[in-house]
Amino acid sequence: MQNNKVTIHDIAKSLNLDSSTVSRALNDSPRVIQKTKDIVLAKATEMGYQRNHLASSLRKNKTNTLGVIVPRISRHFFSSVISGIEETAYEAGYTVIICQSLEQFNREKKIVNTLMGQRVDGVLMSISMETKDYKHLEVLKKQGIQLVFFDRHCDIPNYSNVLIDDFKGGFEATEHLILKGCKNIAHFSGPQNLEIYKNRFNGYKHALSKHGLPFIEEFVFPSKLMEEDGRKNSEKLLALPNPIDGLFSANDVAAIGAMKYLTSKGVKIPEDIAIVGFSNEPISTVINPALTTINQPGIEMGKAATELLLKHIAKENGALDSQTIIMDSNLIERQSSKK
Amino acid sequence: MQNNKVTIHDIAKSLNLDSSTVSRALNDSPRVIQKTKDIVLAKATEMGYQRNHLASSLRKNKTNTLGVIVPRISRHFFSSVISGIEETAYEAGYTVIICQSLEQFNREKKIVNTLMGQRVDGVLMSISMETKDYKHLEVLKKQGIQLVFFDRHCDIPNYSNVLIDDFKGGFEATEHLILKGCKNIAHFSGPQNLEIYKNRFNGYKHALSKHGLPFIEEFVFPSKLMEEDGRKNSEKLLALPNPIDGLFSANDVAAIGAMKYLTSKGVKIPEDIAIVGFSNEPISTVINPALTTINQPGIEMGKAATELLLKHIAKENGALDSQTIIMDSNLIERQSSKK
DNA sequence: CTGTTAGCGCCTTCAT
DNA sequence: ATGAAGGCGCTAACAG
Repeated sequence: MQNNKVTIHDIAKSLNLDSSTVSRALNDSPRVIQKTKDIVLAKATEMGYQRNHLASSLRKNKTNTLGVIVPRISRHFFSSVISGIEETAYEAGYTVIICQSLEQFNREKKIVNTLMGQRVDGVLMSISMETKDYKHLEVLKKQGIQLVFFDRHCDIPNYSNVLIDDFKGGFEATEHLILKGCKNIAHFSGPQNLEIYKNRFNGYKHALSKHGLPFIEEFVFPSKLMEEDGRKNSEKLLALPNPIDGLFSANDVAAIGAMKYLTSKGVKIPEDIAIVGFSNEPISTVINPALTTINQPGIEMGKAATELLLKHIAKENGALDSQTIIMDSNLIERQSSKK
Repeated sequence: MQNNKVTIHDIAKSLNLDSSTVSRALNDSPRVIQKTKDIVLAKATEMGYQRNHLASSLRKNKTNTLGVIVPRISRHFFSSVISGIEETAYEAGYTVIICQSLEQFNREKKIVNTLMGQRVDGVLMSISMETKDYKHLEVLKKQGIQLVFFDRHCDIPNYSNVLIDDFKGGFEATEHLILKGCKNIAHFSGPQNLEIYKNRFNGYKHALSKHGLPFIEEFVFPSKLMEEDGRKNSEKLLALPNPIDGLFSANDVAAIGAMKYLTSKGVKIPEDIAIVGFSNEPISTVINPALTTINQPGIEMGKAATELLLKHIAKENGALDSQTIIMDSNLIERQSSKK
């Protein structure tokens, strides 16, 4: 293996130029005549030159690299967001490093350190469920690395957030069920230390009260984003004295577990129990059109968050104020209930 | 924003040491006494030092970074593979840069260039469907960057591959249907320029012949990994003179389209038509237990491919022979057909 | 055991 | 319009 490392010096030598001229030519600087640029470019291609980003970044103190931290890449919502991030970043000449926290605080801390070591220019993150301490994030800011949160709200001051309107989503999900004629609507909630699940829950309560339905504590089942929760909760749900006719699940995984269990018990969806779930996995809805979903615009969120981050990076010294962008979710009903 | 860039020189100065000693201490070199190491480490932490990987990589001519190229990150199979890659890479002290080709040859070329610019130590890739020309990959080798293919076979000589035994999978899928009593088994095939789909198709044919069933050309429907294909093919399938009672789909997306269409036409699955599909999306099988799947071990594949790549990197000059690792898929039946 | 020196490849003043 | 020189932060010879 012959390490074919062509440098600007090699090009310079073979053209009887100085490396600085070559550098300028390759960077399309106005301080080099067009003819020279052409010659340099041709030679560079001929020799198979590849700019060494390490050296360039080191010198410029700018890597044109963004770090992305998500809980799990395999969750469809997050991979959609990443697609959006990548696209916007790519267009702006940035490379993206993707990391998974696996919802573990310790991994998150380590990742932040790694990204700092890599000297990323900015970080986009969806904070892990375990994270309650934010010291590791303050270090980032100290190092001058911009940080934007997406999907999961983080209320440390002076950071930008790009979020989905979960209250509205929860409200619309519940109202949809009410308008379909449901009277006893259960709720599978998510971890209440996360804003998004709190907000969905509040949307649920608000819809009930707006339509004059009572809020019944027993209709609320906590869930930890596991299918198992969906099954167990459904079991309890069927055992309730009042028969449930509607269900709003704040997370799709529990909704899937619920559908599986309920169907196996002969419950017809949506005839007997109509279900609306926040959805990250479009596949689930493709396969089972009976599940109405609150759809989350992952790609758009990724783009919005990246644009915002890039603005922060550009104004690094101009101190761009932190801001919060709220994106709309939308309810998708594929198969209408007969109610 | 105060750029808190602490360097080894800063540490050295504040301790009246030389930067090289600090460097050695931070790298836990045996050439520094333990006491000095302790002092340096303490000071580094105190000052909030973060090693600059750019400088280190530039100097060592090694980035400890791997590039990964997949067609789409949102396909569950690929995100599983990536999880496996990340885990193994992480343990070995490597960072991973993930890129999506979106099945586009031009994007793939660009990505390869970007990764070369980033001076990754190695690349793991699943080649795009469009790619038929491999010049961009030969450049990698010329630069001394190791390359390992996974999932999608690439038959340029001297590269390692980590693959799934698609012939076996296709065979087992078809044999499963035969043993269930199916006599007229259709096949939704994938793009035949990709080895994996050719092999699945061959497995299908081999199972038929082994069990004395005729191979019927009309039972084979080409598909391009789109749901739409699954629907259209199903329509044609129902119009066949011989009634089909089994279907082996080489890709899950078409299988999903098929299930959707067939169910909407009142066809019972698996009673009327039993279906087995190669599956990348576990969710689909969770929701619809009627679909028997050939499951692909994504995480394991990612780990295996990464281990192999790291071996190649370690022996860069020792010239490790290229090799092919074949991983087993496994058939998962969740709901038994009544046949 | 620690210090000195040099240079990885690039960019950027400053000079010509 | 180009050249010369220095340095980004780190490591690896080679001293001592």
